[in-house]
Amino acid sequence: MGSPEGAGEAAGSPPDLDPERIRTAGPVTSRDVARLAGVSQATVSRVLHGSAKVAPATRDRVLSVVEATHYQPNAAAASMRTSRSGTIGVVVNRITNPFYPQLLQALGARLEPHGLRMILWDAATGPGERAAIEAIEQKRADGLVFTTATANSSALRHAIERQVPIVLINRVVDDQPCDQVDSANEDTAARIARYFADNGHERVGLITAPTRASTAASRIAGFSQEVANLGLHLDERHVVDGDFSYAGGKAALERMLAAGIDPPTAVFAVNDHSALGALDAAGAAGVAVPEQLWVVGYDDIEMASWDAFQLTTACQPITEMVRVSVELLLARIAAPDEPPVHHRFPGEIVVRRSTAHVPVST
Amino acid sequence: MGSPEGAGEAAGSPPDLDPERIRTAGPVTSRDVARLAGVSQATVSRVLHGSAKVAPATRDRVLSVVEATHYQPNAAAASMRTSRSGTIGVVVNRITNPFYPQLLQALGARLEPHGLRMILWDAATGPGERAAIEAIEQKRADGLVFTTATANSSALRHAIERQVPIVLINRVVDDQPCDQVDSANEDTAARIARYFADNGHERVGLITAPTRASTAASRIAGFSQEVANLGLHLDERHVVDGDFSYAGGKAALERMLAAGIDPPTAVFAVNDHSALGALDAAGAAGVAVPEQLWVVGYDDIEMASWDAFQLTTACQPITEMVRVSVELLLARIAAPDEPPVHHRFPGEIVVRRSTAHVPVST
DNA sequence: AGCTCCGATGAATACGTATGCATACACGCA
DNA sequence: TGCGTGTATGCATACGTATTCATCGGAGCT
Repeated sequence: MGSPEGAGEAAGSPPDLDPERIRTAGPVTSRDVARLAGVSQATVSRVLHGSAKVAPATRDRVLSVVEATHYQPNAAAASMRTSRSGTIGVVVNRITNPFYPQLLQALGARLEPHGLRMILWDAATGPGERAAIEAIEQKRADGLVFTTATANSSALRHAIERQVPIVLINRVVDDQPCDQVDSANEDTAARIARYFADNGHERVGLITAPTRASTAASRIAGFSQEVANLGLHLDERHVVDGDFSYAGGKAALERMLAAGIDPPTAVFAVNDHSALGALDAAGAAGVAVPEQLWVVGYDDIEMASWDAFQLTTACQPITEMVRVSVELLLARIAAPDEPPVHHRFPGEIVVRRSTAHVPVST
Repeated sequence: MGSPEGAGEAAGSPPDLDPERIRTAGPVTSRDVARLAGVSQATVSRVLHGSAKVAPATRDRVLSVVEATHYQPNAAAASMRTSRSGTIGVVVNRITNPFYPQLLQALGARLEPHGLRMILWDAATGPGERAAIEAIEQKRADGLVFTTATANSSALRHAIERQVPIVLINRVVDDQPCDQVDSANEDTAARIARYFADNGHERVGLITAPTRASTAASRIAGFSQEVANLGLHLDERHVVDGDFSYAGGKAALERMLAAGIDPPTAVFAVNDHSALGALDAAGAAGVAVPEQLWVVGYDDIEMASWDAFQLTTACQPITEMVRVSVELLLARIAAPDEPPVHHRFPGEIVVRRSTAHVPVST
């Protein structure tokens, strides 16, 4: 109170928190906070990071100034010093595929507790993968999550060689050491083939997608091989690309039905989005599901469970997969030299109306 | 060629681009590039920004070193110098609502040509709005896009006061000066009421959503008022919350049908997601659409046009809205003091099977 | 030829933070 | 009283870039 306002009033006196005085030109810096709290900038930093012992009184003084000034640390400066951005880059392939929003929701929820943000790129509408790797090189992001995406670009290869922290979700790269999380696409697709065979189907169909996406490749391979093993008939005219999309799946089934040969009695689509299109195509063509045609998808997106579809599908444990992915990524960022890990989750077949509620036999 | 390798070989001699020599400890900086090109760091910066005249020979020399070293500027350092992050923050409310992926896709496509990235928050699964404003204060983002979201928080109020560059898409804040882009929600909802009346409907229903979202509030208000004007009957038991979701819409229509009074012959849902739920509820209850019940939604999401639904709905010009939003945001970032702009687009009613293909009268 | 002027470039600096190093102080013990 | 020990804090610095100011050299003009 009555203390003379000579410079350097150090210890106990409460800092002057008159809001009028606080208004500094431009944004508040840690130096401003230091000045107002009568400490050094270093101490402010220490208080905010708990990195070293600070006397409780000093600590409280600093914190009250921080609060009064609404001080927020400049991320660029912090990033420059620590070479960490607190940001993760995420690349999806076509965000309008309903599978991705579910994934992103889970991912965001998992990153948030770690104080991490998410930069999003859609490889379908721009240079997703390249942009993401560029962001890493510019130190805009600390790590990347690539989801079912395009082919293995040379950019990705380079990035992996340079030990960029990358986790691939639902995307397998055999020849490169890289953390990967996926589900048993091949095995589950094979089980779907067996499910068809067990229930008396002989002519089956397959709605594919570009095999650049490893999920497509695995599901196609697993289904096709098991179909062959079991002696089911899969005419090549009943193998049609569905482009992972509703419109693609719809067109695919239309083509199958128009092939001029006996149509399949059971169709597997490599993802739900295209399976739903196939369901609608069947409806439009007067083909009754499941009486005349079984349809099975993959992903268990929200719409698969809607009354209008009730689509039998393969469900991946997205939440768990995301949890593990985030763990792997953080570990990779902390220790780039550790050997990469490949984590595979089981898939589960959810039986619904599109396959007549006949359960899957073991 | 034969020039003695005395230090300071300035002009014409090609820089030593032997990859072995280029390997610097740690990442390449603009200083490394400068050294290898025999110029100053300032010149490298000038070349990369075209900010000042540089001799063509120098320019080429620098660029070839940039290419050879794969130099990428450190974003944190650049950001510190320019106080620009090259990043826009985007807040959605529940990304699994299919409306948002469409919006995000358009937004990403619009930002990319400007060299801008997108940080994404979902207000439904975390502190979206608060986190976004914090990101601005930490200079992680240059501007924000808020979409149909939660109530007008005090955080938003503060941010607007502090002239944070924010554009609201589909969200109206009357009492605050802030750039806003929306469509004629109220008017279009009123037109839907008239559409019902014109086609002989007398008992109508309304599937609402929390009025914290201004879209819900506007659509409810527009529809309700016009219903009153036209003398249609809207029983309070036929006004049920659908929570913007499929499950909510489904439950809402179920409640209407179970209300014990004559059911409505036409229902308006404030968004497609809940309208689709209502369609499925009708199907499950044996109520024929459109013969016994008309259903109209809002947003024209992808699923509305699917065969299984063929939902009549109000379509907003998302692409245009996003285009204008990005323009406004960039202008706002460049000139924070200009008066805010409110841009309203017309909505269009797309007639499909759920209203018997009876066109909308003018 | 001498002067001016302009174009091209280098040197220096500031942005705001985190942290290693030095220091000052208090306390305990001999 | 003097010294050692440990704790709390300040000083100084580096991170990598964009930009201002100064400098240097050459060309053009009289």
